[in-house]
Amino acid sequence: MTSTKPSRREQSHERILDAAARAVRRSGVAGVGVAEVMKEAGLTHGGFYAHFESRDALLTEALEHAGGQSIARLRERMRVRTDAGESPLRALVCEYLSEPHMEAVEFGCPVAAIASEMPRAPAALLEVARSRVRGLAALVETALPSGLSAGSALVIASSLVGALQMARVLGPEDAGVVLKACSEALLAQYDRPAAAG
Amino acid sequence: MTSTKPSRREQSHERILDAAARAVRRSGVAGVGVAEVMKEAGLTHGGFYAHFESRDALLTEALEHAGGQSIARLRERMRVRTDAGESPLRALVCEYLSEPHMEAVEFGCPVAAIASEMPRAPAALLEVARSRVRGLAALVETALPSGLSAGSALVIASSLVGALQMARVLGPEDAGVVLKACSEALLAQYDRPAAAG
DNA sequence: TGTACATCAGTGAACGCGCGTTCACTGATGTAC
DNA sequence: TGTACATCAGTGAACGCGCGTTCACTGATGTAC
Repeated sequence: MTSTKPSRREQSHERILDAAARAVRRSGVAGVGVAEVMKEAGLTHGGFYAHFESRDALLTEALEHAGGQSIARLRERMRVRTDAGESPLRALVCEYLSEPHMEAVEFGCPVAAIASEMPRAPAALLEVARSRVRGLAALVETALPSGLSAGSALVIASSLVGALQMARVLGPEDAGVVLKACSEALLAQYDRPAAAG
Repeated sequence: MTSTKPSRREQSHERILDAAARAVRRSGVAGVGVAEVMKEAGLTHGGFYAHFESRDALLTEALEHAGGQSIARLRERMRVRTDAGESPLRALVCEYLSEPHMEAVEFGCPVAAIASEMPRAPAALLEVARSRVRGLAALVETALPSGLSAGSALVIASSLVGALQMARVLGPEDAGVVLKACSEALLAQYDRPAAAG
């Protein structure tokens, strides 16, 4: 066993990272403040540099963390749907373009949350951003009907991201329509006529 | 004739707005600085408040301005292509998802440039953001083959935005592939078998 | 056309605030005996 | 098990910088005669 009980320090580190992963999705890269993150982690800002080298270093780790969380969350929820008979792709699309995902910015896909800021990010953060995009595409690939190429995965991923962003911009009144229309369009093109439903 | 020669003041105002419209696409909402914009307009920062009530007011006007510029630019370039025999939709998709558009962030579509920041913007800016999204969808609608509903316009718009963002994140090496794959997918689904080409 | 004056756009110094970062100190954890 | 001490995580005051905003002043534009 390598996993013993986490030390006080490790627990704090984790709480800071968690808070930052939420903050970066809620407020964007530029909107993350060290003091605010520390407060949300139940600490004071002074202790921050015992845990991270800089704000930038935090952001880099936080984006990685957010990506992992988000993909795990999506996988779980897809599982519930596939267990109920949906195709993997339908499960993914419906989950990604759901109102709960749209509303839960803090726990949702970080690519959708900060995509347009990514190209402006410092090198290290940009590198993580790219890996998160590839991670999302990889998840889509696992849900692809056989016969579809990996290229389609990126196409679908970018449509998902764009659609979620548009829904969020247009706001509550119009979001539902957008999410529905985009889901249907994607499924019509990529989901093979399902056996069930 | 209501249009006489613009006054010195009006010329400055226009230069500031132009600089801001470029800055907001290059640097994002949070990245626009009053001093930098004024410098780019060939002025010093002190004079700013004779032209705009606040930084926020500038951003709001700048986004509107950027949207108008971008749509005008797209229309022009689409015209070149349709004159050469391409279908309107193909012209739009190929232009929007072109490498020149991807590279020219400062003059490109502001929706793609700041989409993920939009939901966090102050009310007035968010309202303009929404109208820019609708403006893009309206442009798509004008390019839609007959028989396709207005709903498809929003779906296509969101795919365009998502694809351009993904290409920009992934960077020069992978961008070409992404743009090409996304264009083809969109045209395969929405462009009716063209008479020409 | 030329001079005197009023108006107005733009300048640059200064202010205040927020935020990333540093650091001397405190209080808690855990080890030695 | 209990006490004495060393280590270490966290505190909070302070620093410096960048940036939005203000304002007294300057120099240019344009009107009156």
